[in-house]
Amino acid sequence: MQALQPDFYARPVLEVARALIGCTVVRGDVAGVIVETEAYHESEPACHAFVGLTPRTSTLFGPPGIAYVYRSYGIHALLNAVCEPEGVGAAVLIRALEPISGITAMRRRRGRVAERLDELCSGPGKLTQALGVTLADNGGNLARGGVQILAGAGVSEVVHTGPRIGITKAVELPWRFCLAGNEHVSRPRPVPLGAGAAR
DNA sequence: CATGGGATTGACT
DNA sequence: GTCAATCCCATGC
Repeated sequence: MQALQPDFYARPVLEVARALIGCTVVRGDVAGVIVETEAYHESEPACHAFVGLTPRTSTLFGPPGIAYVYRSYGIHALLNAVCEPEGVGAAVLIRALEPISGITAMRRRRGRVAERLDELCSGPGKLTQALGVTLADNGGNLARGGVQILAGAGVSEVVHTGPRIGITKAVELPWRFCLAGNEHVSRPRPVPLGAGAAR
């Protein structure tokens, strides 16, 4: 498989968030297929870039195809792919992976030797821990750096959209994308349209 | 320089 | 269901 080049990311962030479903994140000998993403754009207040260019957001405003990694809640590192042309602050948050290789190493890094496979990377903080992604990866090139994203084979399955998770602003935007029915997405699972009508 | 708030997770009631 | 852990950094004095 081929690493995605900067031009892949240099387009509307919502397009990229959808297109990244089914692609593969690789770091060293561990890898997983992306099954859940969220889009963030400088035009809406949930995005870190909303406040403008600061030391923290400089990566977001930089060229596309770069990793934006930041610390969340003082504990977790969260992995994003910077999108849109340089000068526009936008990124796709990688929220969940389906592990495909290096699963033993993932469990070892997670400190949970017997953790269920569908719990191993089912959250943005969990997958960075499993892959060994740290703040040192911030600013790395996703086409040739330590963390890379490879092109997917093309996703034929349904991708659900829904509201983003864990934010307090712009909660109404349906900018979360999940591979339908996949067991490795984070909670809460998106509700398929038309389901749960009866009560 | 002091403060406050998270794009979360896991443990516990 | 509730809640603490923990640190970067934006903001305000």
